[in-house]
Amino acid sequence: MKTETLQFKSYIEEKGLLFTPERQSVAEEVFSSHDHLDAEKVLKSLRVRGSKVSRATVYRTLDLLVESGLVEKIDLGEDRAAYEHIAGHPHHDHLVCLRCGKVQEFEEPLIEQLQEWACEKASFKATGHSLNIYGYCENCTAK
Amino acid sequence: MKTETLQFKSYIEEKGLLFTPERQSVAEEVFSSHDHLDAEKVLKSLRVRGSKVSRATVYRTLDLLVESGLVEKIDLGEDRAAYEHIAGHPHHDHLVCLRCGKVQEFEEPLIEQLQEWACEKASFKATGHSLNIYGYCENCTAK
DNA sequence: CCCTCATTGAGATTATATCTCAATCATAGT
DNA sequence: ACTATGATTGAGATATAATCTCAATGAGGG
Ligand SMILES: [Mn+2]
Ligand SMILES: [Mn+2]
Ligand SMILES: [Zn+2]
Ligand SMILES: [Zn+2]
Repeated sequence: MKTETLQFKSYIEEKGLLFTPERQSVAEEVFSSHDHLDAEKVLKSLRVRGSKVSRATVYRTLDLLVESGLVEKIDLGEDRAAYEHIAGHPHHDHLVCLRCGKVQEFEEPLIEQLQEWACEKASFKATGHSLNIYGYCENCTAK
Repeated sequence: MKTETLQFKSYIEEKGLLFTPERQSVAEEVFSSHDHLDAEKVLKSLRVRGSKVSRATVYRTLDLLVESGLVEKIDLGEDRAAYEHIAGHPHHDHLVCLRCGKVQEFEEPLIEQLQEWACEKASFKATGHSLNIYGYCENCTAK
């Protein structure tokens, strides 16, 4: 079993919950790629794989994964929420192409630093943030 | 008539559309405060004021206001979209309190600058962005 | 006055996400 | 092994924002 799946198993069991086959399936699906997944995509992939987890359980397990700190829920300004797992993936923000939908990632540590400043100035205690830049990717600009 | 309403009137008419009483009402409502309004709030305020604009028209007019460049649609990570008018309101980003819902505004020109850099590096042509910091406001941290 | 097309409103519809609840399952205690 | 307890699941109902449909109305040009 993958490291991350095992970590999730630990989290679940430490909480006194059960590490069920359904939860394992969803976790494995989420940990299987670095794509930005949404609940429906996860459900569909599981179905294709022959797993018969229900929609409700997918949503519930995604919540647990986020709670565990192994997965992040991100809002890309699209109609549905996206999820990405964190291991081997330092914090980053997103460039969202309004034409083809491509999502690129970028890191800008100084921006993070300045955000902390802004919070201090406002006596605001931050727990997270969302920075999306919308526009057109290189490919789409060419046209 | 307020300057901004007149600008909207011009935009509408230049597009060959009609500046109807309904559109005027919605515009006046949006321009009447610097709050972050959502469609339902606008609708409710109009109803209180005795105006009988339909929900569909509120949504449609908000779209037109955004198109005109006089109003910005913002996603604060809440369940509904917010709108704020731009005149006399330099660009800013938002601190969203997860407890009381308060939304504070902040400006950090250097962040804007760094965003442009990030886009250049990625050959990405930006048209807009959304930066929300989530956490707890001064008031709510105290508790 | 007529024609055309924009506009509107009521309600239907879509789509994401959450909720409900009965059936099932795991586990600990006896 | 039996039972009681509580966790888990799935199917479908529900909530909610936003969009869509379409018939009726209205404005403006010729
Ligand atoms: Mn990402
Ligand atoms: Mn604002
Ligand atoms: Zn693109
Ligand atoms: Zn607060």
